[in-house]
Amino acid sequence: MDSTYNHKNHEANIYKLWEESGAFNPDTQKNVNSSKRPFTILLPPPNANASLHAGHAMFVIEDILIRWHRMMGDPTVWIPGTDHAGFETQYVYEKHLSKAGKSRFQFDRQTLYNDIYQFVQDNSGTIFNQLKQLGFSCDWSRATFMLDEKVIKVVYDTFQHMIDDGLIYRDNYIVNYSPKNGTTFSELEVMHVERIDPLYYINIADKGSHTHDLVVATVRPETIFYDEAIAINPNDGRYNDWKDTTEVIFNGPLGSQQMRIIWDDSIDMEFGTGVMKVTPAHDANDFALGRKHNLRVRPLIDFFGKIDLSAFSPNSPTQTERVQKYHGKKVAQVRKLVAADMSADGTIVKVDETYTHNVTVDYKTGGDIEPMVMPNWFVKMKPLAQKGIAAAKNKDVTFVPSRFETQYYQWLENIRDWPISRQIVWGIRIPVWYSINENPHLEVTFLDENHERVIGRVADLLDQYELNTIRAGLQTLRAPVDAVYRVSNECPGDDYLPETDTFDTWFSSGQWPLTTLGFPDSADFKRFFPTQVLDTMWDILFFWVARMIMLSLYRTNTVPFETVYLHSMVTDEKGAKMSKSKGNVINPIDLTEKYGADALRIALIAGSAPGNPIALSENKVKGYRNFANKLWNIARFIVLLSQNEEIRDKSYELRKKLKENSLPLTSYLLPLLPEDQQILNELNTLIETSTSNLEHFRFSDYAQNLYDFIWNRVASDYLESTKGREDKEVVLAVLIHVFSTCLKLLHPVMPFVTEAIWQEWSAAGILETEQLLITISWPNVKLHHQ
RNA sequence: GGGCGGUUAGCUCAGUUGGUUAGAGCGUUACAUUGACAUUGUAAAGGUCAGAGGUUCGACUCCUCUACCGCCCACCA
Repeated sequence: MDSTYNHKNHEANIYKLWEESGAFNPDTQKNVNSSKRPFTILLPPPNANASLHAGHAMFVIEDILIRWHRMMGDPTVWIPGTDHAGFETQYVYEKHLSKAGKSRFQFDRQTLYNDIYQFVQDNSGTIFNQLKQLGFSCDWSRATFMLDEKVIKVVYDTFQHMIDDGLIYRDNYIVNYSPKNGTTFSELEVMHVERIDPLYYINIADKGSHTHDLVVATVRPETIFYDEAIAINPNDGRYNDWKDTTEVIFNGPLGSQQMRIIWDDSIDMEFGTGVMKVTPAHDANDFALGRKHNLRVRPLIDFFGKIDLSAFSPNSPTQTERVQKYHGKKVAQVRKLVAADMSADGTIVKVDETYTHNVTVDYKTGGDIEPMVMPNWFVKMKPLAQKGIAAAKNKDVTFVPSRFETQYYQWLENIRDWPISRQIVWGIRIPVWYSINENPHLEVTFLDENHERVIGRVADLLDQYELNTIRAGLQTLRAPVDAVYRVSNECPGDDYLPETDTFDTWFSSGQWPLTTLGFPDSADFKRFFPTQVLDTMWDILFFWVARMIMLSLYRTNTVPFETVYLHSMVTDEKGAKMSKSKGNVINPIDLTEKYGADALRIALIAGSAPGNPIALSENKVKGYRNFANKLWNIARFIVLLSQNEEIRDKSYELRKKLKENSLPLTSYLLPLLPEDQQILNELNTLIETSTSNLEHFRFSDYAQNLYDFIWNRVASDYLESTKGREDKEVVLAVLIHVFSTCLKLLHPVMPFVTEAIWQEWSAAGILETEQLLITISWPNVKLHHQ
């Protein structure tokens, strides 16, 4: 045995030994007690083409639980998988495309999908190898990919059930649309950022005989073309004398336009002048106001973020000129043009250049969100949320730490319907088809035989193109909200075109427990569902955890897991969030290679509380590398002691008694000194506290107690105290008993070094078992009970 | 605007239902050490547990308020 533990000489070999022993699979797990209830965890699937970051390393929590339960003889399985990560992956791929000077618009839907599939294939595999480097004992034979057949089958089946139950609907509803990325986002996927923009005061109507002009304050003068109304709070005394007027004629940039006056007490009297312009097609509040007051919804901005005035019919040459000036230009540009024009003719009476407000951007690229009214697929969430709330109130599912339960309720109680359609290719296509004969208003974008993009109504295009050409080159299809559709996995007939939207990635990952385990009738599903623990970071509590709970309840009436453990966010040593731009990203694989996986694992656990950040520093990992070496040397000391055959043989009998008998041992069984008796008693306490800490998800205490006991009590105190003793066989017996128990208790968090020592001991003839430590029985407390 | 956390040693943080002298790692200082380990050992310094008030025999722990930091949700035409 070398005097220093070098993880590089052991980790890869040991991982191989574990895999070959069948320990990771409950069907081949050596110590399994089939009569016990299985213990199951599903690994939150990383993106298939991702590589490991510090957050993934926190899944060590799961490995600790898995290894502990496996040692207890439970049929134990930790099922890994990877996510297709819809938009995120497509975004990465598009960046890749644009580096090559290409764009997604040059490809038909199927080709683009195939290319991304290949891209993901080429870049996947890394993450699993990295998880193995950390020692994660997943059952790789059960790995699932989010686009596997079995996943799609379940997702389609759920969709069909939801249709049958009336939970799915299509609506022309205002959604968060990103012109930059060409897709819709749910409310969880957008953020609000503060920005300074000019606030324009536009005089809509002179006061005439009234007390006040009607002046609106807005940051969006460009939508004025299709503004339908101006709104005033009925309690606003300043405008009482306007109450008899139902509409005004505004002399706008495109000439005179009619605007209704509506009265609504949602209007903030404090803001601006208390008069607001209403744009039902491009603002969520205005849309709601419009529905309430029956206003027209006239879209003004197209899918590319450009002003679209093609529906406007000019009635004079001046107007035509004006329309041409604005039409087809980007929103930001038109805003400046309109503002300049209205300032020039005095319509804009004031500009506040320092107005600070929040604008909506998408979470990934920070691009502006344009609220748009477009047909989308929605899921009615109220009924699902009610089940989710009831399950938590009933403690069918509990949260660690419990404060997240409050957040969970808050979100579910205020839940909104879920727009599940995304206008991207990379994902599971919504299994819907439209007949071109039944739906004359279908619009398509496709590539013709010459790879030219064609946009238009199918009905009009059929004179010029074969339907097959359209189908083959199809990029996107837009069906009116009232289109007749058929739900089917396969194309239902010759005159059908497919829906081109895909499901929100969370719609499929929200069914992860069902899809991985093979709902509804596979053996694994019957055996392992519901699972026991779901461990993830708190940032996807709503995105993922809550939805898994709701969707599992919907399909099975059972929660998918009993405990939700929300682990720490890993930060840098100063407690700052890691980010590429700050340059403070710590790569867990680097640390693993330098100091060993065990050191990293325990560094992530010790001193962390669930839901709170954990600061990771190289020094901390280094400190625990020293601990691994300490373990190694305690083991080495014992090996050296046992090399005296006489001592070893004598100690053998004593050890048997130690193992077989309860404490306190009487002296006729074993001639123990008080310090022997004491360390043995303390060991029993340690077994109890370690087990209890794991039962209560107190991982930090679990790790630190062991660290403290082994380093201070075993090494510094007990071991030092024995150095002058003559009765070496007793010392050896006690040391082997105590330290081997410590190795078992420590194995879940530091699996490699403990297993490496186990092997060394086996070679040195100290152990009577051939069994690997990974499937050794978890220690029990043996005490005389008074 | 609504909600949730945090504030404990120089730094990063634990502290399970209120119970003797408040803990760890790193850092600092001094000393020691050629036989398990320098990836070591021994010892020391260092805290009015953010502030104020309250409940209690007893409060880092429970309650109220204040200050600062952070997060989540909603959202400002």
